[in-house]
Amino acid sequence: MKIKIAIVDDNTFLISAVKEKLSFFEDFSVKFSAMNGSDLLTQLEHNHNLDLILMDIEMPVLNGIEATQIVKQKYPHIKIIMLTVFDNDENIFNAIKAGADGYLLKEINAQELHNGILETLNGGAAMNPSIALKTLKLLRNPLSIESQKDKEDIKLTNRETEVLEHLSKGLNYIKIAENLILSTGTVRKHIENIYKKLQVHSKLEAVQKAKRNNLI
Amino acid sequence: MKIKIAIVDDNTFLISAVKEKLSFFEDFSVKFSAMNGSDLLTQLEHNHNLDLILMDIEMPVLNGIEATQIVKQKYPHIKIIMLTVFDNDENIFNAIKAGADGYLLKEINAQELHNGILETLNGGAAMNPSIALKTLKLLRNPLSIESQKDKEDIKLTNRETEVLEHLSKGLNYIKIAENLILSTGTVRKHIENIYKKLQVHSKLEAVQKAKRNNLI
DNA sequence: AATCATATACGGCAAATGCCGTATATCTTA
DNA sequence: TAAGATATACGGCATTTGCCGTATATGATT
Repeated sequence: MKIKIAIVDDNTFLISAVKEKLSFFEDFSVKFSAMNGSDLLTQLEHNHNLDLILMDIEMPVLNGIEATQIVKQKYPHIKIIMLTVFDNDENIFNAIKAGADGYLLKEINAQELHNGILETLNGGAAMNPSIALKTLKLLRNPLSIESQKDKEDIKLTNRETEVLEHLSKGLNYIKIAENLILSTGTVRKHIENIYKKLQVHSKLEAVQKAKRNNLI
Repeated sequence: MKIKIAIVDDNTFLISAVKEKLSFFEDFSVKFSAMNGSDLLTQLEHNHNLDLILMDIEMPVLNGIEATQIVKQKYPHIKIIMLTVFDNDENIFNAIKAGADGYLLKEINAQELHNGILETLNGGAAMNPSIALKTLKLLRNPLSIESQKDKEDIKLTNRETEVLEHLSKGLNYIKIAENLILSTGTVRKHIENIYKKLQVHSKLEAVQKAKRNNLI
């Protein structure tokens, strides 16, 4: 028995791309596709004999998060994997709350998509490592789960993030420099830049703002 | 430059098994192993030039969760992947809270362990799908996060608590003194006493410890 | 090839911080 | 009532921190 899959995306080109990826595997059968959440619900009315849905988030009429919530409510047996280009905290958290069983990015290759689907049907959750890390951070910082809306889009470099993590442990310049094998001067410069980006003026404020914005 | 790894497990047979798995890959170098968390900390004192630690949980003297918390505190640059046979919610959640960057099961094969390590060093989180699912569930049910353990019994005076609350907002001595209508000297003395009770040495540490102990 | 972002490093200075005293008034509690 | 805890206040000092420069090397982007 083949695994029955549906694809929901408002971009027909991307639907084709996903179908293409799935076509490599004989154990999959794409039953149908939908242009948005509402369209999906209509089709499910007729036929909900389905194993799994690959769901985009940004869609007109009824978005992927809302659709997921409704589908999970009505047809809990259908697994849902979010398949989207966006990996911002808000989407991830809302998708999980809505009941998604996995969260993958569209850039995924065919083999990994295949694995993710099988793992999900096998009682696991599909997510790539960067998404996994975000869920861990969300778990660590209940604060970051709160008001997601007014979050600014702050971009730190890798090095800055590393330094910030050390800061958050209460380490001073010297210890941070030791751990990262840097001069204290460089560490202090990084911190200076971090302050500017976060618009703060002390270690404490930096750490708090970073946590609220899920940077660490 | 090879990736520098340490293995922590109280079962020497299992250490050998992991080494065996890692030996297939030339980009890895197992720097040392430790029998428990305490042993690990001692060895890190001498050499913390390390990229990643594979950490068991159930160990005598100092278990993997506690060890993770301490290592992450002192050497935040070192990634830690829990590698254990148990995947109960309690362990997973505590490991994440302690700062683990991944959670894998010992039954993992060599190739997947290799991938997980690389993904983790690359800024992702390593976890197998069943663990991933559990983290999703933990995220969905904030209540399940409640169960707390033995917190120390730290007693602050009302005034100290007030000062601590101000501290936690990122205010400096002068602002706190203004708000509480005190001299800065007094505020500083209160903070001194707070530090002694909490056994910390900076504003940041004080706020973090206070939060962990529900003091503010 | 040129520009931009990033990572690295050094120096200086004023302010803030952490830690050590001491001291007094008040309030609890044994 | 006497002892202990608490809140208040002041002075000093070494270190850390926050902020301002400048500068070079590298890698990415255009």
